[in-house]
Amino acid sequence: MATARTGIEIGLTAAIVSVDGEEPQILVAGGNENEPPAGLPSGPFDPLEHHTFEIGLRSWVMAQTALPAGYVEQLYTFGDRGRAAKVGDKQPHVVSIGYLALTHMPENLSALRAAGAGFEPWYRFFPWEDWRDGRPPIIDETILPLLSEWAASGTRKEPARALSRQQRLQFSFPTGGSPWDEEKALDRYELLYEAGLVEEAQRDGREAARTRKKLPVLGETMRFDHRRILATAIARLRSKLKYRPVIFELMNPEFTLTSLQNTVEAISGRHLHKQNFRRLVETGALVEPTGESTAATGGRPAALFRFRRDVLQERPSPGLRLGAR
Amino acid sequence: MATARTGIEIGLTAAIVSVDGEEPQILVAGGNENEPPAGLPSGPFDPLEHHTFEIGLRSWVMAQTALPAGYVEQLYTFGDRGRAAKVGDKQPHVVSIGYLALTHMPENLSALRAAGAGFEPWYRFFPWEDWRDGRPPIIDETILPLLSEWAASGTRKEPARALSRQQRLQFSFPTGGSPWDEEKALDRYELLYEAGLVEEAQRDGREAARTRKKLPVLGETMRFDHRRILATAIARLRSKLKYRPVIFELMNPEFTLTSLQNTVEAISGRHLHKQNFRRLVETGALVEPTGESTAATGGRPAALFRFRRDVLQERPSPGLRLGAR
DNA sequence: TCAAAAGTGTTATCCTTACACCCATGT
DNA sequence: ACATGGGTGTAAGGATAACACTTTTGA
Repeated sequence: MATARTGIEIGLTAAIVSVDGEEPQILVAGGNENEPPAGLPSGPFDPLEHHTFEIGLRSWVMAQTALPAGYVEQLYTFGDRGRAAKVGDKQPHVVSIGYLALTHMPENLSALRAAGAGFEPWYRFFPWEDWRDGRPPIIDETILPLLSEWAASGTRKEPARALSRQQRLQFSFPTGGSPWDEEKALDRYELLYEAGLVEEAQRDGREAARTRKKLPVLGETMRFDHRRILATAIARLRSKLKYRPVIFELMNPEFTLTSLQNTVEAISGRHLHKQNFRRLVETGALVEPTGESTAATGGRPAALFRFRRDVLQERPSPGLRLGAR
Repeated sequence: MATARTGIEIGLTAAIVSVDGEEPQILVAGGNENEPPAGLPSGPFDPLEHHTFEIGLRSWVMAQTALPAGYVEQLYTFGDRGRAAKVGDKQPHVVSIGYLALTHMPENLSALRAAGAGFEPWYRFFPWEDWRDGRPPIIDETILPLLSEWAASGTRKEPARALSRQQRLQFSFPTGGSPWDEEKALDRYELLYEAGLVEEAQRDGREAARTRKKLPVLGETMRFDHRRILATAIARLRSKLKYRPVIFELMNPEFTLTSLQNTVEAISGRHLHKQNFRRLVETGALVEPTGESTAATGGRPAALFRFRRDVLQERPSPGLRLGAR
């Protein structure tokens, strides 16, 4: 049944997220200053050296960024993209396991820089995902025209069970009355990839040579499937926020409610209603006042809070069930 | 940096779920009648033969069960359990990618039987997960005494960030006022494994030989890490029900509201309030009446409904947001 | 006529959303 | 005093949870 197989290598790749003020940041490593595309910290899994994936991942991250990874969770395993395996390949087939990690910004970035790594605002890679200042112009100016064309050109030949291109477009980039769903970040990236509108699609050879044309720049690109892993991380984090208190992994031990709101807004890419956010946090009993306050924010001094670790046992799903707005 | 690595093999494993009347069923394959433990359909991923994981998975499932897999989603990639890799190993290190698949019962089970496969009620493997007839006695009679002992014996030597054993016990198997959370099926299995209370833990050599003792039977066991994958599938399905209309993958195209409710109850392992369930479904506009009705249920004939596929585009997360009860 | 299952009606309560206004500090 | 951000009160509307009763069939 099974013939001789080409070798398989497992790549462990980490999307390490942090928030600096109002910007969500992603840790990029390994690329030199003048050598785009950027990449995420990653390395092969070696079962002899690393007893578990997570140990392997942490050791690669430490080696490439001199930073401990903190909270870590597995996202997804990708095996179906990039160069396909052929008989006689010398290179092993690479499968990547993507991870999400959360840290707070280190005080001192010099060790990071020495290791050739650094943080970059994640919306550089996904400019259409940041709705904090309203609907991003790139959507109507560039993305929707191109995707509409793509959808119109493929209304036949779809397999029965799959949604049509039109439907998938409407699902990921809703127009008309339907609301934007910030959790669909991965669906949107996948759609752009399938439509051949991101550089990675051409690089992977998905678009036949004759179809290739000058692409508009839809966000900065990344090496291999790293941008796909980042999109997965964003989608997962945006969704997980709402039912697990993961946001606190991104905060300092003590924080003001406004900085907490800013962090949530940075991650989810949209505005929240101040009073409602506060009530949500306080009635959810996720947080307790330390009694201290800080005048460092300008204006009236803000009360400091800390995360109540007890909630983990009290309630089934203690997250920030963000509503509309 | 990297030394010669042992070979790696990727195993694709499917938890194929169906509901028969009131029982959730899991497809087991490959074990002969008199040869427990049962196993899930699975096989190695061959990048030359299968272009994607999903294609590979579907072909293994077809070969071992003569059944098309239907809706498929990746669950998790496990690499850290079972026999650890050692230098000089002849066998490759096996990493398993677990999948969840949903189908409805085939009309005719003979092809399945001929392929050596069959459905089994999933609560045989997890008797503590079925709360439809109240709190399962095995919890108070067997599980909690053993877990309490385990928790009491390990209150020191925990790493700082990890929850203590007591806390994890309270989290997974809440006592006192805290409500049972049916979505924590995986956490519960993992806890039992770590406590050395399921057969797999001893088989994997987690418990030192001197500690081994006669175990109580905590559910039927499965081969390799298959029961862990099933626990992952149950947890994922129970949670996904609530925000995506996956339940309809388990239904016939036309169904009564009671059979829909029975299916949801079977999966989530608890009772639901009839009127509230109906309002949820109808106001959620997940379903539309066909106009027909069936007298096949005994008693008053029931109106038939079908799933409204349009909801997928109308609302961000159209699931059955089940409340209490 | 009775068992069995389908299918309402109604209310109290809580949660969500959206208003707009007041408070404490530094300059 | 005024700019800057911090921090409420409160009311309308909708969703939820819980109550028990009526309807339609087959035996």
